Amino acid sequence: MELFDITDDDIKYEDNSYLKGLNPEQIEAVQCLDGALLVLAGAGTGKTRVLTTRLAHLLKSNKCFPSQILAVTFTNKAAQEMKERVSSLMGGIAIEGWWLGTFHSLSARMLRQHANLVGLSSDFTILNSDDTVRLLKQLMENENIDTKKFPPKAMMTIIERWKDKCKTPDKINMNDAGDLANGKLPLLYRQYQQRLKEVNACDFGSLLLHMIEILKNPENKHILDSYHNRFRYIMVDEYQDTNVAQYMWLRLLAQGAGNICCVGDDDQSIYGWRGAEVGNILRFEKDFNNAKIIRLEQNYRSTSNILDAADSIISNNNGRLGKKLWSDKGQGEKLVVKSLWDGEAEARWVGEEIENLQHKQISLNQIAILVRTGFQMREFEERFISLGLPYKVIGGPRFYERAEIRDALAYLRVVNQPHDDLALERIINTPRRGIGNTTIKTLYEFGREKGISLYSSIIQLIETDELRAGVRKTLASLISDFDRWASLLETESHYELSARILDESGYMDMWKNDKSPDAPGRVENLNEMISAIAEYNSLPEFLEHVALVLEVQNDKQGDYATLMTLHGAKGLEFDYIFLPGWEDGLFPSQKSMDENGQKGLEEERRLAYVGITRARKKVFISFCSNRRMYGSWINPVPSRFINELPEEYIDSSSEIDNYQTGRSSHWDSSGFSPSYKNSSAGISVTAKDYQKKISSKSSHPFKPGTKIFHKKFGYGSVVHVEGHKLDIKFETSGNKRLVDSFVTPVE
DNA sequence: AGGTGGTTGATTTTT
DNA sequence: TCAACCACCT
Repeated sequence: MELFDITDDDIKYEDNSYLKGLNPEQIEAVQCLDGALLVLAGAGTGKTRVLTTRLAHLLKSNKCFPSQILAVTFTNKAAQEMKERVSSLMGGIAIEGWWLGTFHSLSARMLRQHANLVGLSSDFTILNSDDTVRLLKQLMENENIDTKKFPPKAMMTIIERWKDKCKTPDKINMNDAGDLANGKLPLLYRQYQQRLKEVNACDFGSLLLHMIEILKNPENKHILDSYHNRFRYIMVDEYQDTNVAQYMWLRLLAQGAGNICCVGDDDQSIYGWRGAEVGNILRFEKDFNNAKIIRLEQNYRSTSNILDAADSIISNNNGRLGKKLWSDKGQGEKLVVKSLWDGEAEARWVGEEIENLQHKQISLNQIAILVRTGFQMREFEERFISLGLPYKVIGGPRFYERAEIRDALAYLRVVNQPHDDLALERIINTPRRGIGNTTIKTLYEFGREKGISLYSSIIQLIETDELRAGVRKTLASLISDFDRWASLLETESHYELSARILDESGYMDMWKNDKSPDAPGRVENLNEMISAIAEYNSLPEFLEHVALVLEVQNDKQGDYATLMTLHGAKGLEFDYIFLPGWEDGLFPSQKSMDENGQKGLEEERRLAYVGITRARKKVFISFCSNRRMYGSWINPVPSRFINELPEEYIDSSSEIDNYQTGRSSHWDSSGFSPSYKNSSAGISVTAKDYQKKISSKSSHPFKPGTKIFHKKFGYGSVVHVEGHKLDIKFETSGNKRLVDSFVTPVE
């Protein structure tokens, strides 16, 4: 046994210059190659650096071939980044043959080789949530379940959570589902799994579950052995985000050589709601024999005020592995905690503070606003637009999730694999061809009876009089189109063919002729997709990547403040961080607490911890006494997390009066003390000042009725003028109040 | 087949 | 409040 045989390795080779600049704990983590190791890496402690250096070290010390390394990440972006950083550490040489990727892509790669063992063929399609929900909906309708009372999407989420927990249909108890879907959810789950096999498809959860099933089966011991032989060293990033299925998957593979290194931070586990189990990281020592834990506690990002403030919040959580970050960057600035009247005032305040920072020559790229929920973004966007403050929103709908892209992909999927029923069903009547529900139902019934695909059913039924002549003709021509496109796969380049398909199918024309305002954007997206296809070697290769690697970079060049959710900010850092909306019910979120009790609250608290530790230099926290939620006004209480911040880390010049009054215990009860209300008066003075400031500018050409254009909202006309503020009715974006300087008059 | 009005219900998001 | 979805109407 050569466990923890560090010093020997150390001497074996000379070129360890890549270790320079690492601290002792980091070096220990890099050099501890054998056995089970958990690197507990706090925020900003150089986690990625350790991980990549460790990989380089592994390769340079000739412990194994690249092909014997399994490196797992959560996102494709992280995998890509790791690939680049390791190869640059290795002197710019690309590492060939190692198994680097997400749990899902790695598992898919394995499963393609053993698909027959779970009743699939190796060219199975990978479904995204869109497809799975539609599939489930069909099954629910079959069972006469009210899809209004039980939305298929919500039902699918429950099934996904089961899958995260490694619960296959046979492990579901009737009472696991309560009376959901009339108590039929377990049955639906079973049917759903069955349907997946019938259509030769796999959802994300199944990619892992099928592999687990294969590896666990004693009959397949040779397969497990071969993986054990192959993977001598396993590394896992973001271990705190693994779910039970991922854990099982890892366990099975790690039982071989036993060299597994997991990196993570229990305090940054914020994805419990989608199945992540903090327990995995908390149990690490028990799960893996002779496991070693190394803590990285020196933080290279933030000042000590920021770290200590974050620490005093997170230490209210139970069940932590425990660690205390420190920094040699000095105390730095204190945190600002600001009380404001409402969301509008909050956005105004943040805008002003950002402008102050700009005056100090601070780049907007170093500023981020992190919100708890998406709806908070609107007020900031509106404010930034009227200030003319450049910003970008991170997150939001992903490129490959857009309807037009999903449709286009469905066409390509059918060409690639005609028996992809779900894809064919998606576009069989898009654009409209007069093929309605009745026809599709007939086709499906026929197909199910004969045990054949939708495509085959069409081919057979158009030879009969089962369908009306018009429909028959349409279907026949559609089939001949698909056949023709498939045959062109041999002779035409795959991206030319893709363009041709969208063209000849009439799909592209459908959007070109559509006069809704978002149609041109969709055409643009489709063209963008076609150019993306050109970057892959073949159509199947492209489709595989699209199923698993759903990234499209949104790197706006230039100077922008960043607006995103707290979840989106994990792993990022900025000099200045704004954390608005710290109000009980919003943050921590009421729903989280209601649904998951103490566990939910602790996850929210970790979110607060993540938020604060994003900052290098300064944190601005704010809360409002009035917030509009779902149309009505509520009077929230300041977040309990604010009470968890010791005063010594807080800038006392920030709203001292109401703030300190507020900190007394009656903040915890509903309503506000009189002194607290006074604070809002103070704020509205600021607001008035601001209005005065802008209305002292020179006069402008706007009056009610003036037709105008705005960069973001498009065309509209002025309804009302109040100084330099204009109320404008936009043709497509509704009514907005804007400052005149961002609006141009048009004829 | 396409538009409209009325109802509903509303975190966080990756693969 | 407001957007999304569906049922119903033309």
